[in-house]
Amino acid sequence: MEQHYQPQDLEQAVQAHWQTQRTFCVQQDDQREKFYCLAMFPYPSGKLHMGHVRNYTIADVIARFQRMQGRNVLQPMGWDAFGLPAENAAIKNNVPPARWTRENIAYMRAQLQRLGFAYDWEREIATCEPEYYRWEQWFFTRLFERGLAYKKQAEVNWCENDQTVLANEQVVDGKCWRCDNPVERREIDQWFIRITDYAQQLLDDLDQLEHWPEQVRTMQRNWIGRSEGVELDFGLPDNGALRVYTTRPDTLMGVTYLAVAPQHPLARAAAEGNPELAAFIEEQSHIKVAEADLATMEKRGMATGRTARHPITGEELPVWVANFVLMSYGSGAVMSVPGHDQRDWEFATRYGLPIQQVVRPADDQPCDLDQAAFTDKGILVNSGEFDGLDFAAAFDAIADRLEAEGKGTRKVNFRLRDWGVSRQRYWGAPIPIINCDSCGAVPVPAEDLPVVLPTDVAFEGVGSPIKKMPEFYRTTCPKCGGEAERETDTFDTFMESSWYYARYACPGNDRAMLDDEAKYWTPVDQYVGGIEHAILHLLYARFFHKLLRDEGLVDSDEPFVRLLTQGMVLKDGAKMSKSKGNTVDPQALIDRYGADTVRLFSMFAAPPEQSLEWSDSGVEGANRFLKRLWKLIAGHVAAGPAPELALDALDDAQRNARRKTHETIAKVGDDYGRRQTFNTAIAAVMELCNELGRLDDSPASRAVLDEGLRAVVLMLCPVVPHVCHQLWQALGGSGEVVNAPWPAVDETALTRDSIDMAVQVNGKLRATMSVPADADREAIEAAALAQENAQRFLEGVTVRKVIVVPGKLVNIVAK
RNA sequence: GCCGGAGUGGUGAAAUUGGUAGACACGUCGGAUUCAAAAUCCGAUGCGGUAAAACGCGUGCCGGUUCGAGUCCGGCCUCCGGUACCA
Repeated sequence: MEQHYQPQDLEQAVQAHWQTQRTFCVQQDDQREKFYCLAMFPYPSGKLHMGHVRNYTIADVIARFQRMQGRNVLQPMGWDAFGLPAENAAIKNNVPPARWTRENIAYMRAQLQRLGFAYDWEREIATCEPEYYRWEQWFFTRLFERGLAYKKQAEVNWCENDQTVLANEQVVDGKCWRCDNPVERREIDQWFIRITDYAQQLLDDLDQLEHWPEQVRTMQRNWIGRSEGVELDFGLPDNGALRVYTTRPDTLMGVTYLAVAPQHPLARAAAEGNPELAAFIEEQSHIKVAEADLATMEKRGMATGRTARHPITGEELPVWVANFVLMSYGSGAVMSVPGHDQRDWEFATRYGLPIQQVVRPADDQPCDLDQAAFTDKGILVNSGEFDGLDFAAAFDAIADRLEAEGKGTRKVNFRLRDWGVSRQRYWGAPIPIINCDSCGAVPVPAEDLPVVLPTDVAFEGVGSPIKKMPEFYRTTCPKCGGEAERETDTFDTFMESSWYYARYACPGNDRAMLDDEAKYWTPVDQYVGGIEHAILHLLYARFFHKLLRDEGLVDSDEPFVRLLTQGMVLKDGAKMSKSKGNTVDPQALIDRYGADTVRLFSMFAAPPEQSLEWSDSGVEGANRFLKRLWKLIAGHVAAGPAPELALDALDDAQRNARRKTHETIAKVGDDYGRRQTFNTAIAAVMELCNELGRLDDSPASRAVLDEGLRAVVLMLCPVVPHVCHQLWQALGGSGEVVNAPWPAVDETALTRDSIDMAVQVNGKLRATMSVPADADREAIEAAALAQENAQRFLEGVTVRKVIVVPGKLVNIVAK
């Protein structure tokens, strides 16, 4: 064995060995329990950043640990290869998106391989390959046929100067990021998938996800936003109706005006003879299509001059246009109750609209509607026949009345909106629809799939090249054979990332989207990815899994059994970014210290769910630990084979070291498996190494050390697999460490003769003492009271009670 | 704005079910080794206090529950993630 740790040659040799042995290639095996471990696949942006390294190391540690538990572990890797950055790069560097993406993939694949991740590379997927998106296209045509995909008008950010649609991130301060032109909202035809049909299931099934972080489930629950309320109509003079939804029908008698979105048909109609209103509406069209912008802008409105009739009182109420009412949510109109809704209160106060109290606090506390709205539920007042009712009774009475008169119905509503999947972009999977003048939207027949995205395109400036390519879009209608045009929009890239986890099970199948292998491997047992995906990606993937299930392609309800959401990697307290100039290139670290050091630091510096503060000296420390470990084992091996362990012949120091070994095995197994706190697992192994290093060189100590070092190598193997491969051989371990089972805890080694306990007086630590492990309560209490320093604090006071927490502490309560 | 998190020594963090706050590292200081340095090894290290102890204070801020609160509850502050076309 080499005297010094030399990671570069060692790591590359071990990686070559794994590759030739196909160590991580797996197949269905009904003899063993399967374990599917998956990290969110990367967008091939160019090269790996520290966030990737951390993400993939976490998943790799879990995968390798599960392998040591005897499971048949699948860990695949691939590329989320469609998306906006490829187009931006194409414009900037004049490189076709396909080539840029392909080159990035090649570079990043090599980097992942250099980090030694235990991937089955034979299952690699890139979503920009027709062999992949073909099945997505096919599945979309199935959804179309099942009535789950439909077309409707929806708003986008439009740049008139560039003649293109802008993503929200491309709109900066209301202007196009490229040309500074103010954006406009514009309505265009887009494809939607009916995720709202599955809203209740998506909500209910969150309860099944007991191994997901509670915060993610809460976020999804709030995002779906189920509410129970009433949908009701306010009559319009032309016999039409303004339909609104409210969760507070108990406040119906306090409605003093109505508000509609600037895009509402009523607002547009009113604007026709009203230039001032038309100007106001036009002004509101220059706000970007993002909830955060809408919700933080100044809330403004203007009267339309129209009125609507209250469904119960028949009173004529003014209809206003308000810029905070969303056309895309609900019916684009709301009833306003300024007495009991804070936003309505502010609006009414600003524009001098009447404020009417119809609810009073149930506990008779005063409330002053001149100061703020009273938004709690309470008792009805000024509501005629409904006076005196509480929230629940008023809800029912008013809902009953509206239903009886045909003016409203009880309704469950969701905040969740249908999933818009159309993108007016080039670098995505073409939407497999043909638009025919006589037949309408016709899905591309399965035998004509895939609709291949042309990659030999001139990508000059903004705008999708396929929209200017007749050879792409000119076609014939599959139904009537007449001239027709293809959709030139492409899919939202969340489509590809919503089912890739299942395709890894059967990546080469060219006859079906998914097969029995997918049923074997799904659901994913452990999913690892950034917290930033807590809502959108994870909700779409959950939805898609249910769609796949209902098509008979998978047989579970949920795609990801257990979820780990990792925190970000920071430097100097800020997210690493090129613009801040605080990036750390993992490649430079690998070149300098080797992959194991980088992996070890990433896992040691913080628990996976927290953000990780980058530290160059911390990396140095991780490297130092590996060098020390190498030296410790090299020294042990150089002293010749260790004698057999003779348990009866151990002295106290040897017994303590051996107890530490087995305590550590138990703790580290728990940290890896249940707690997933890899930092504390590593700290525990370091502690064990420190203790083992203090043993003398007697034969009995060498036997204890040998047992301890083997355990150390096995325990560290998931984190630093290359060096452990070599150290295992040096220690004479049987087989390869990658196939070794997790070490067993010897319960008899864990027993203790005595226990250290804390002695408190009135909750303050005053002494510590050692008591026999089998001491009873009375003996512990007596020993605590006898402590000299405890006595000092008991002078002149009376002991009221003594609390004994077995194995931990004694608290003497005295006054 | 709304939804979800986080805040502990000089730094990253630990404290798993309400039970000894600061494990394990980094850094710093002191020592050994060295012609010298690097590397390595040993020791000290929350703040105040003391010759050394004792002791006092201390987990973003204010309050509460409890024998006991970093942990639970109420109210704030700051930062971070998401907010439906960044992925």
